[in-house]
Amino acid sequence: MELKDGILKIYPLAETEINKLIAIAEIVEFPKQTTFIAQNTTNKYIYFLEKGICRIYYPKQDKEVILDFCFPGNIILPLNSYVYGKPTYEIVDSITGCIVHRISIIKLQELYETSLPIANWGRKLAEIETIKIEERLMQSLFKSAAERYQDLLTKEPTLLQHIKLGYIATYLGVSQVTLSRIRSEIK
Amino acid sequence: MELKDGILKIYPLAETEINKLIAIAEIVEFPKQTTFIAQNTTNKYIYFLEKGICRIYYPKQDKEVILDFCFPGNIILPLNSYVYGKPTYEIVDSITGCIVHRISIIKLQELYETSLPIANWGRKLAEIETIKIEERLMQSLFKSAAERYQDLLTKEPTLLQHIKLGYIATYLGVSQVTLSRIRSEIK
DNA sequence: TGTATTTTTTAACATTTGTAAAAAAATATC
DNA sequence: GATATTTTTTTACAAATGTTAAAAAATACA
Repeated sequence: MELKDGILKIYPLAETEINKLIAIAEIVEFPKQTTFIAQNTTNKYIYFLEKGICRIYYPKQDKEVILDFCFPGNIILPLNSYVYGKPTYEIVDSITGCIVHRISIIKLQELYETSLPIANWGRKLAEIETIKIEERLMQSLFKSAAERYQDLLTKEPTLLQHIKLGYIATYLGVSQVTLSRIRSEIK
Repeated sequence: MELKDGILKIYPLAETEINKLIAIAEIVEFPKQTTFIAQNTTNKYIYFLEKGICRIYYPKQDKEVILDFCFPGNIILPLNSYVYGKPTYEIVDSITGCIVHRISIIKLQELYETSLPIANWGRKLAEIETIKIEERLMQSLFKSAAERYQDLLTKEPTLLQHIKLGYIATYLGVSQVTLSRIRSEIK
């Protein structure tokens, strides 16, 4: 998905406003397994994923817990940096090669202070993000790992071609052995 | 906490802008155990809690799972109604008697479309809500029920005086028996 | 104060999930 | 294509949590 369509998916904007946003974005490519949001660093950018798959994760003891996978069309917000200008907890890296557009947080905030439509775009961006995270929370509270596994595959049928099961297990919040058991029961 | 302070806690606003928000709010009182956000209804208001304790929950089979407790100074957003004008999943009711200020969503959105500071206030409101829900998600992914129980008590020491343990167990995502075991180990 | 009701804890047992290690399968590399 | 490496599944066992039911404690209320 192209940047312009990604912007319009959030909130309708006139051409002149879209161009203000595009003007503060720059395109970047990452090879696979590149960390582009590091832990405990204050990030200067938010990212629009045009192509590829990324994972957002967090180290837990000697393991990694995956918070989310990102697919083309998603916007990746290093939340604590974006909202409070502070270091982020989460790490983001590319699973496959990726094409992203990075948007300067500082320049974006200048637009928020000067443009009413863009301030409302930013409001919608945050609101949609809230709904997404709430859905993620609801899933983990109300659905079993088996259901969530099936939901994930329905939503992203190509997932298994790119992501190893160990990753998916941490995303589902179970051990890899349990995920294996789930898979063997489904077949 | 008073409405004005609650508004300013989100994002700094000039007196004239604050007054626009206060003008679309009305004060309401609920006795304890009153449902004021019902499931599968499209809500017209968001709520600022001045006094009392509420719970946000969701029915699961024959049980209830509590998503969150609300304390004075919190803003309660029926998310799906607020963002998409659709029915909400969650139910909100008062645990104690409550004094709330309800703000019309439609009138608020009119202000978003006309006032730049208020649009940015609304942006911050959503951003802060996102951070809150993310923290809740992180807690449930990374901390044990025992740790979360202790965290909750540290944050809200008076909780046990108002909320029965069965409620707290569903909030922590464990059975009441497990919570009893946790409590007996702490002592 | 005494009784009824609600809430919390305890007990016994079944089920689920995790851990560690080995086997099997799939993938990568030369 | 053969070998090495990585990933996935399987097994056996231990630990944690859930369920049901009963006992104990706390609270409400007449």
